[in-house]
Amino acid sequence: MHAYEKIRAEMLRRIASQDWPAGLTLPHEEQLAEEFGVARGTVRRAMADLVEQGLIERKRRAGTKVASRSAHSSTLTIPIVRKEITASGAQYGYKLLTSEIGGAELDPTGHFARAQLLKIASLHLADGQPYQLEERLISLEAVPHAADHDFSAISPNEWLIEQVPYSAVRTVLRAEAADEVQALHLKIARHSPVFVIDRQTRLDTMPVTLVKMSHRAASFSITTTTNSAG
Amino acid sequence: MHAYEKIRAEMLRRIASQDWPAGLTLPHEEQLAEEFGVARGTVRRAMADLVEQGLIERKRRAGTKVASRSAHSSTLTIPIVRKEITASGAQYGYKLLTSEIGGAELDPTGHFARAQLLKIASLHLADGQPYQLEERLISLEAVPHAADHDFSAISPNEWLIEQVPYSAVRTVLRAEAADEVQALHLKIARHSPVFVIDRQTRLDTMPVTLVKMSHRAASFSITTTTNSAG
DNA sequence: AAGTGGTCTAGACCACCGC
DNA sequence: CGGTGGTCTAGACCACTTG
Repeated sequence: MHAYEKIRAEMLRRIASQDWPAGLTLPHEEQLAEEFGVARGTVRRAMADLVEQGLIERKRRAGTKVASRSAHSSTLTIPIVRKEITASGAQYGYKLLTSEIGGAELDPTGHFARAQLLKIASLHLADGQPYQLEERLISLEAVPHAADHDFSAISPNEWLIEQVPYSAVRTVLRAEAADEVQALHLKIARHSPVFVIDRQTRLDTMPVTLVKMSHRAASFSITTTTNSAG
Repeated sequence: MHAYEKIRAEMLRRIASQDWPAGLTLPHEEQLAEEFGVARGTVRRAMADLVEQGLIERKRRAGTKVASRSAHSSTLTIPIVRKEITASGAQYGYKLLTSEIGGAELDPTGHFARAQLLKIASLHLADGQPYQLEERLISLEAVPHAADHDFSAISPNEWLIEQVPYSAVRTVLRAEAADEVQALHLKIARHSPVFVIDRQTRLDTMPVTLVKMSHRAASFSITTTTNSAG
């Protein structure tokens, strides 16, 4: 175990035991470095992890304070749908539903500013059963060669993730009552619960793609785990 | 803009432009340090961010490779429900529904091993309207003084988060059709979609609490953002 | 204005692991 | 075994921000 890990563990212990209660201002880096018998950089390395976990807050001049916990923060990982399905042991299937090219009228959200758009609907299947309905808009400004690509064999999900780097993603999760399109393709009754992931991807300031992924409710869950520092 | 930020941006550019395609082994730290005219530590600082974003993968002896992107990874933050409501400008309200003490029979999941349990149901309101139904089990082994606490004024959500440090959290998100309890308290029709967050919290290996938070579908969303390096 | 955290350096040594 | 990334040091200087 490295020095910074020991220091991090000890600081974690003090916070957990309320030895360092929420709101307390900690000793300076130099004081802690002296206490633990290490260089200042090693203390900084330990504290960096605690900052990332949201356990402490640091500000120049004001010092380092134990954060009052006001939220759980976790890492949420959404894998490529094909890998998600095969990882569960099921057979992966894919079907292109519709594909059309048009202008801003395809984009009800106004996320894209008057760009040429490619609109694709497709279905991902697990063991032949509908698993995820993918409704996607792709900016042909950001990804010009998408117009020439044949999405009947490879899903846009997979193709885009390999082709286009993104710099910022906005993800919204919600529960919805199935509309007609969702009910039809997911083979569920109208108004059944569906789990929806909306994602907007940008490259710098340019919108790249906007996707709505609908899952049959019972079949979908996301698991997150905080990275424990202990 | 600091040196490490410039370097990170330049490396990001090379990856984005496929100048450094996925799978490529990058030059060593020392070579990059020389190229950019900085110390090795500064290059490391830049690369740390890229590792965290999942854009590169590093292994001793094997070197640094551009990662082939296979998943989106985001930070998911679930705030205290009261803060979530007041942040939206609505008036926060809270109501204790039921509270009882019992044994393992209260725990259908088997998460708690034969501990004394406190079972609490409560409701969080936004502008007087039901917002979240909170159904919670608390281990009295982990939090003995919870039995003596009056939860009619302060929600267990808020009280626990201040009282008990946790070390690991498991979160599952899903869409459900409302059952009778959910329909009654959230004032929605049975089988309407509800957005459910299940959370299990442990302190080291000891289970602390298990909570099911149900939201009216239309009213709930979680937003995640990747920390952009650009 | 001063004290805090943040960046950066130049160097040493360590530890993992693929060749 | 050797080369890579990982840790650590002792120091300098910078920049933010609050008292």
